[in-house]
Amino acid sequence: MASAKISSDTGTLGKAISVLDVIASAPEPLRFRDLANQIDQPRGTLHRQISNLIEEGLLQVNPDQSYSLGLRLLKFAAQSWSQNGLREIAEPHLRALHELTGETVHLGVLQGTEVIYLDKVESRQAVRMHSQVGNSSPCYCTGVGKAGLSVLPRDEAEARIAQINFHKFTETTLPNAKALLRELDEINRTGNAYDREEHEPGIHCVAAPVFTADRSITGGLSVTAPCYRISQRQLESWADDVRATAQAIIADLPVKMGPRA
Amino acid sequence: MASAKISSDTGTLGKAISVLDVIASAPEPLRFRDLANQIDQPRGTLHRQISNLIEEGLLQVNPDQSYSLGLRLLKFAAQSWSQNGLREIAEPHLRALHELTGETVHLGVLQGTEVIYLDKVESRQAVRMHSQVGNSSPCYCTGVGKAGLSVLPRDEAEARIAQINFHKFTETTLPNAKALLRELDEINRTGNAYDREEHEPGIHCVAAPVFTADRSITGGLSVTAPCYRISQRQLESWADDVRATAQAIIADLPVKMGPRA
DNA sequence: AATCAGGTTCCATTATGTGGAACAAGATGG
DNA sequence: CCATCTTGTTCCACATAATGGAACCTGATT
Repeated sequence: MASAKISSDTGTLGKAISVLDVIASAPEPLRFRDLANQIDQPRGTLHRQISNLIEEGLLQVNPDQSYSLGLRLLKFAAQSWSQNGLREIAEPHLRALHELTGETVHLGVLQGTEVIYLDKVESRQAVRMHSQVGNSSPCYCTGVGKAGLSVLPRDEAEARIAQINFHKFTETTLPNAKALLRELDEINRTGNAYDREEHEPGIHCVAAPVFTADRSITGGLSVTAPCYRISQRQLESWADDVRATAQAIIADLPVKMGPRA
Repeated sequence: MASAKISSDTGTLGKAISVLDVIASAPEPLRFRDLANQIDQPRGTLHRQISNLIEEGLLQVNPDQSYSLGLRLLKFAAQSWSQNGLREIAEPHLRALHELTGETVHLGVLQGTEVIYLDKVESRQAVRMHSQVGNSSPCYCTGVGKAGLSVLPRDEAEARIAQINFHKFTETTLPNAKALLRELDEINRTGNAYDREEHEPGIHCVAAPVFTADRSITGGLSVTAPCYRISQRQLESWADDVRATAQAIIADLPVKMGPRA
């Protein structure tokens, strides 16, 4: 992965954001030099971009001259989250589903080819809840992702799938567009999507699509569990409940659904 | 509040972000027209800025043509949060302080003239934890804010205070820079900051500063409680514990502290 | 002391964003 | 039912703002 894709037609803004993106996806703090390597821009230019981002509070310099995302992003995100109507409406339903199954329940939406998790309900209080909210995963190897894809118009789904770079996380990860499309058909028939250890070994889930009437928001919810505790059969037994919960959420959405309630 | 302050010297980026800011701080969804009113820009220009923001996933259009913050911000924020070293280091200490007092414990840092909350530990599990993280409050009427200000170099503190627009939230809200500076002196002497119902009636707190050696990060932690349950005297009895916790966190910070551990 | 890599500043050039005006599409109302 | 207003979108000549090369710091390293 040499250099970050620079969104071609959003000009200056796109370049700035792609700097953020590089920093966000780096596993460890990046210094100026590291950035310069990953982003194909002259040193001077990059330096100014960074300065601007810092001035705006979107980026922070650490004493050791490495960079991290700025706290202003946290502030924005808190607002984005609390204003999100889907999350708000879904919450009681997620709780109910968790009560029923005793396993972790996720709510996520498609953003391009990624799933972004909006909420999570799990038993073990020890695990910090917010740790997961806002995280993202590829759409082709998660239940929520495949559920979200399945309710897109076929051409839209294909367009997105064309952008996917299929990485084989596990033995069972779907290897290509063809396999994925086949599964989307299956999901459309049954109304349920499964992740059979396709993203992480030992973890599987059953999901169902959640979407607005106009498909401007598509995603899904899932019940996730470790294989050692919950069998495939047991998982399948929740399929109807998951679907019912998804339907209940959809029914609660205002006709003209917006991210704010 | 007619129009949003546009950061003058970050050019295009600044303008784009100020659009986000307007949307973020609006209590209800804004339509194109509302934005055009609040942002002093020609319609055409604004329209393109919005389009770019949408394309970058920083903004979303709702079916009813109102706008909300995009989910990509959530993703960025999740990373920003999980990479934040201060939060990570502070967490066990916050828990311990919560165990001791039984009341809500906050950790926040100064960002300009605002406090941004990084973490929160509270008893009532019913309240969603992440609801508060990332929220912000003015620095002049919160314990954490005043604590953070108190450890800034005097001239820096004064510079920031000069930017404050003192709004009288309650009877006891500090009315002006002079009063605030006087209190900062007091905090420097005692090592503890108080919010005596200065932000919300019926809520008070005791706080202590947390900061890096070079003061590049300053903030504080606080124990917050409703007045009806916890007396001023009781609050004061925790002052030493709060200070000790703050010291413990500072001691745990790497010498070259960066937001990442 | 000399060299080098990392980081920052400057400024002429040019690409990019700007904003006025024209256009489209609903509302409103006379 | 047509006229008019209000809201939202597109276009393009122009000016501003981003660009990137080069010069310049600074502190390691030899």
